[in-house]
Amino acid sequence: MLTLQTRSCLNNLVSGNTSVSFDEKCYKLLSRVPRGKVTTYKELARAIGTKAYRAVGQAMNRNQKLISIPCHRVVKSNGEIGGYALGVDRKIELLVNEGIQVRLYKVSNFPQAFFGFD
DNA sequence: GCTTTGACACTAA
DNA sequence: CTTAGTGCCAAAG
Repeated sequence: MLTLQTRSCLNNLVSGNTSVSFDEKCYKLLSRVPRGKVTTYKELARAIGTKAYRAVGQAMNRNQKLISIPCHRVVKSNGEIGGYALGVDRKIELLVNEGIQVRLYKVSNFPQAFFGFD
């Protein structure tokens, strides 16, 4: 059985391209976001060098099943919570659990909690 | 290959 | 503050 993760690796091998898939770039960056901090779909896209904000979200959705990446630390650029494969309520629970302030489906201390890739 | 699908972003009203 | 419309672009179908 092939996971989505191994699939993209195999694709790279077969096609001979050493480039990392879009998804992997997302996970790689996201792994740098520490507990108690959040980043955004936009920021991830920017760091990768694209404007595919929406594709970033889809990348999260595809792999959270298989990869232990803090997908819950990715929120919207305006501080709203955004989505989560296991339900937004669960996402909020995880965020609050690491000290992030959430009120009415928004990160209230967003500027302070924001983690950028620079 | 072309079309659809989104865990988004941004502007205008 | 909300709603509607438009733009984005990688992956999946």
